Amino acid sequence: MKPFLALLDCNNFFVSCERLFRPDLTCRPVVVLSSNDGCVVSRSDEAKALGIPMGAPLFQYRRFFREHEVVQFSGNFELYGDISQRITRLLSSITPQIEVYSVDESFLDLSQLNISDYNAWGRAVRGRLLQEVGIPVSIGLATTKTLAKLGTEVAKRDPRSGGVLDLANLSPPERETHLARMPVGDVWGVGRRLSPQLRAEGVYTALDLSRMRARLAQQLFGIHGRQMVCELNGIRCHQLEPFGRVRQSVMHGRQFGEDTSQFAVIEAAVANLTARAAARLRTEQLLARTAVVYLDTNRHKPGYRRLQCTAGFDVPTADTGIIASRLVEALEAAFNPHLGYHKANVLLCDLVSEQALQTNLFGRGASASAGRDDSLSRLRAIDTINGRYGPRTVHYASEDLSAAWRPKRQSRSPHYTTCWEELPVIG
DNA sequence: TCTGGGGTCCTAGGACCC
DNA sequence: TCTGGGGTCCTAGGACCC
Repeated sequence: MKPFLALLDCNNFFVSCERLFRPDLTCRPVVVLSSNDGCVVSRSDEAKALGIPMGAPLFQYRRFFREHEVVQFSGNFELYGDISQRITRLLSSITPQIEVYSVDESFLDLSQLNISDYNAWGRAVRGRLLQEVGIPVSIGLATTKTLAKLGTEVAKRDPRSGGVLDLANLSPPERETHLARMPVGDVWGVGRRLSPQLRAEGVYTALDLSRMRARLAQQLFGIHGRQMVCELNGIRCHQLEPFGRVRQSVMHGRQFGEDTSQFAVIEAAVANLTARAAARLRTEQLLARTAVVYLDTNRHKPGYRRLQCTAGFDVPTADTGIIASRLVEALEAAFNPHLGYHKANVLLCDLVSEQALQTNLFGRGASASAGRDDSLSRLRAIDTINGRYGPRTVHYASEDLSAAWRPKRQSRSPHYTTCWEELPVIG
């Protein structure tokens, strides 16, 4: 049978990006930390072999890292995003039928390509990515997304695969062997809650799950359960989405460098988070009808609280000033100065495209729409300046009320590819 | 002292209507 | 006055993904 699609997954992506500019770190244990240097989000094979789990909190592992000479990096997400785009460009030259699923994974539709040997094709793509971008990948080929994910996992774990596995080209017993070796918790769509529930039903492996009756799976685990069983049996439930999904929301959030009860600090954080989220809306030519700000205390401490304020806009907007002032105003009314706040999130949702907003009960009048255009062109000018001269070249004064909320990034690598001042120097 | 950030989708429950 | 069923919409919370 022909595989309809391929999943291409970068190995230890963030670590691989750091190693691009630090070849001396090959074969050494390396980890990349989340923002605020909180916990481990990417591990080299050597770090995995030391038993460092995903999500390991830095404060618990500091000594361990020192003792085992683990090299740590603060997340340099600008760098990873840039490398990700290079990979997407290369893949798009192979086929335009590509779904960028995440920063380090893409699905490719193979049905329009003329391929005689799928394994050889996979190895060639893998070789090109290694040669032209420098990132090692694993490739799974199959008839459904869930099986392609499974193939990628096997390809990653089994060195004999050469980083490529075509499940569609295997005999049924061979395929079942791979499914039988995959713990059910590793199946795409089975998380930490579903996994014990499945085991309680006697379902321990991907093979067990594939043999479950679809109706029973739906009764027990909802529509997702049914889809997983079908996909494991080669019945496609999740189509490839080459144009990406229509965005539903934009969220921007940060843990503070230290907990705070001061409103000015929080106001600065909200202004900054709103500026980033609204700028993202503008680059995608979207406007928001609703904005929400969440203010959380530390959820790892007793008495965890969440404050939530919503602002609605009769005229959808991507104007940082309008959104931020409404959110700050709402927050001020609900603010409790006796709590220590740990984190803020700004969510922009109920999105509409700029073009779709041709007529509106409130925006139709000449003055109102002229006002909107003015505001948009002013903000676009700011975006252009910041794009050319660096982020925050022009920004709102309220963002500067305090810098106390800014996260820590003590071990960040340079912005090698996105900032002139930080280009790597050879010599 | 210190445990990420950014998303999507589904479901349950309440309000409301016919 | 009391009764039931069904539908929709909204929201909050949970589960999953990377």
